[in-house]
Amino acid sequence: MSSVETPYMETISHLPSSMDLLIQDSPNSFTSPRLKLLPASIEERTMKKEDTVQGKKQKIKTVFSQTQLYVLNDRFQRQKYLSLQQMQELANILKLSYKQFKTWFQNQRMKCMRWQKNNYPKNSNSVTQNSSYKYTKYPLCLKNKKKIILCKDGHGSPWWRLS
DNA sequence: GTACCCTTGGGC
DNA sequence: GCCCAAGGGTAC
Repeated sequence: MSSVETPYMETISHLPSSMDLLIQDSPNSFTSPRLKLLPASIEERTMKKEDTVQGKKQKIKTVFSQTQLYVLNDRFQRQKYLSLQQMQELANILKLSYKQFKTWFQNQRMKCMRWQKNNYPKNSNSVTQNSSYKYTKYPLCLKNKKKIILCKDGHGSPWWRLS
């Protein structure tokens, strides 16, 4: 596999109408919806191994379905950070646990940051941060940890403050 | 609590 | 061997 691969392998030209309802909000500066397609045989498969192996706790590796990945990817393209409520709602819709949903977004952010670092090694600041303002509703990937504080305005809408 | 970051280990 | 979900540490 190439080291300069994009975070997403293949492009979907349009969205199924059933998905539109899930991803209609939060316009963003990122590109069109994309999806890493899985083989059909993997559809709707979630592997679980609860047992321990020789006293060691065995990890459970979830394999997300095509549908789940489609919605997750599309949502991530539009919005890198979701509020607690948004995560819980989408997790419910996708039949995922909140923890799985949150972990996927975290891993995706890391993937995005690594990709940006590889592709914009010199000008990463210009991509990840705009020093002219400190508040943004849709923060892009940031270089430094602990930069984002989730807040709410008077109407209960989530937004993010950069520390 | 969630964030970032690195590591671990399973699936392909 | 690569990808990536999940575990775990640390910071706030």
